[in-house]
Amino acid sequence: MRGAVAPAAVFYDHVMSPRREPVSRRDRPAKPPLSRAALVGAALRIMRDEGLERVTMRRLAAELDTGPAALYVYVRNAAELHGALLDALLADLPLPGPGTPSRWRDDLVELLCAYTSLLIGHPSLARSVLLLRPYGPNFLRLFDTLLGLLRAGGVRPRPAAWGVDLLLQHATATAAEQGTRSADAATEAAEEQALATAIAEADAAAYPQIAHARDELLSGPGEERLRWSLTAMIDGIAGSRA
Amino acid sequence: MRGAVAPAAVFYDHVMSPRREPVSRRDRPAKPPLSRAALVGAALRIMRDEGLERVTMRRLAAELDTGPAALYVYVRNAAELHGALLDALLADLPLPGPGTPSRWRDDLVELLCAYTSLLIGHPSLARSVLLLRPYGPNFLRLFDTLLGLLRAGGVRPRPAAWGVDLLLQHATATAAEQGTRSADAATEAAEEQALATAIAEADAAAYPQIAHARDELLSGPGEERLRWSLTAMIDGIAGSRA
DNA sequence: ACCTGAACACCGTTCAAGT
DNA sequence: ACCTGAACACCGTTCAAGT
Repeated sequence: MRGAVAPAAVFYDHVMSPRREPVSRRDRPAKPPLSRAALVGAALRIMRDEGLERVTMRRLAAELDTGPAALYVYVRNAAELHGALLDALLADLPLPGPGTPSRWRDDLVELLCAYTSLLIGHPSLARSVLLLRPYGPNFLRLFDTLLGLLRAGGVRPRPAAWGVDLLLQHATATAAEQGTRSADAATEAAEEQALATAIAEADAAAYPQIAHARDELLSGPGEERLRWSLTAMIDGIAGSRA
Repeated sequence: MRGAVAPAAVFYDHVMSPRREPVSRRDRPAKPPLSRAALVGAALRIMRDEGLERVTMRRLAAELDTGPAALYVYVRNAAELHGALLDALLADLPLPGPGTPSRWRDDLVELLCAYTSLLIGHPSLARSVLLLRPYGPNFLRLFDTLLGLLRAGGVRPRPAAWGVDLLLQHATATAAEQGTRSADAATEAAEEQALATAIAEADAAAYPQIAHARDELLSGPGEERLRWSLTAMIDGIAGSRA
């Protein structure tokens, strides 16, 4: 299953990359040649080590020993680079094998959970992806697989297409919420607390429903909540008369 | 119903505002005194005229005839200002009256559509709110109302609480997708096209499910799709055994 | 308690000029 | 065709010093 994805990634790389032979001049410290793959690779390293917020065009250029302007040969803008990072990450997402059709529901939840955990490791990327329309080959493969699972569940094309969008949006948003929103952990905690405090102290007369559900409102996300959300959505999608 | 919200907004303003009497010195051009309300008001004007991307701390300070540092007396940071802008906007959201309990489903969809249209007028704010945990009084009132509608539908506190989060998240994301992501309309169109092209040209052998559902994948969002999504989610939430 | 001036530490993107 | 140098046009936030 994994094997099928790699060639697509290679193809994708060629889409934007200008052809360039790796000239081997052995009398130089051999600054490696620029390429879309080299860009994405370096960006991936910086993201893993320091988070996406440090992956700026300037920083990336410095890492590759060139000027920021040179990067625009390989990516249209910073957002496109983020899309490429997502796709690189998705190469590691294990897709379900053929499987029995009756397991479509569980397969769907598992795959979406796996996608979410992958992104939870990079919350700032998830936040960026939330504002993007990814279209890389690995993303398309994920999309295709999700569509197939809904189809296996007897869902017609329209609700399946709209449903996959819905499910991926929620999975991405869940990852985006996790982890440090701000660079500063203290600021982060304060922001998280603001809502908690507002809920905890909400006047029962002014906000009766909040008062009634107070305990559940503060029950954190976690995997249980994600699974619940995905299941509820899948039920709604599968039951759709559209 | 509207009347109940205004006092809360006033209260909210006082939470962070230092007390300050409006000194009336008539021998000066009368630079109006700073206050949280003045900040939010000016930010609202800039947002309406030029979009949220122009509402920077520096620009806002210039508008108020002061330095950027002065703003930090009234807001913790730029994100908190965005939260305040959302809450100011939500003051105009018409909430449903008591109504008959049997209408809870339609009321829910209507209210969420109204919330979405409000935000569609300010897509960049929606994008910012997506990364926020709003907690202003008008947002809490909306949350409270949504909780009440689910409760009227017989949904227990836990799925209701989790469900409202889900519904609001999708409504916000829908608004965030609308309109210009980039300042430049041409860049925007190109980005939108990238996914469309990828789907339209996706190899049927590599992506069979995408090929099968191709027409539906490109069917734009629009209100029909939003209503479908909301309905599907509500069905799933209401049917939850959690 | 608040405001000012000024700095710190950065951004994405473009463009003429070179090779 | 690509890379370089340099600029354009900005950011959020902090902090010492004033009032």
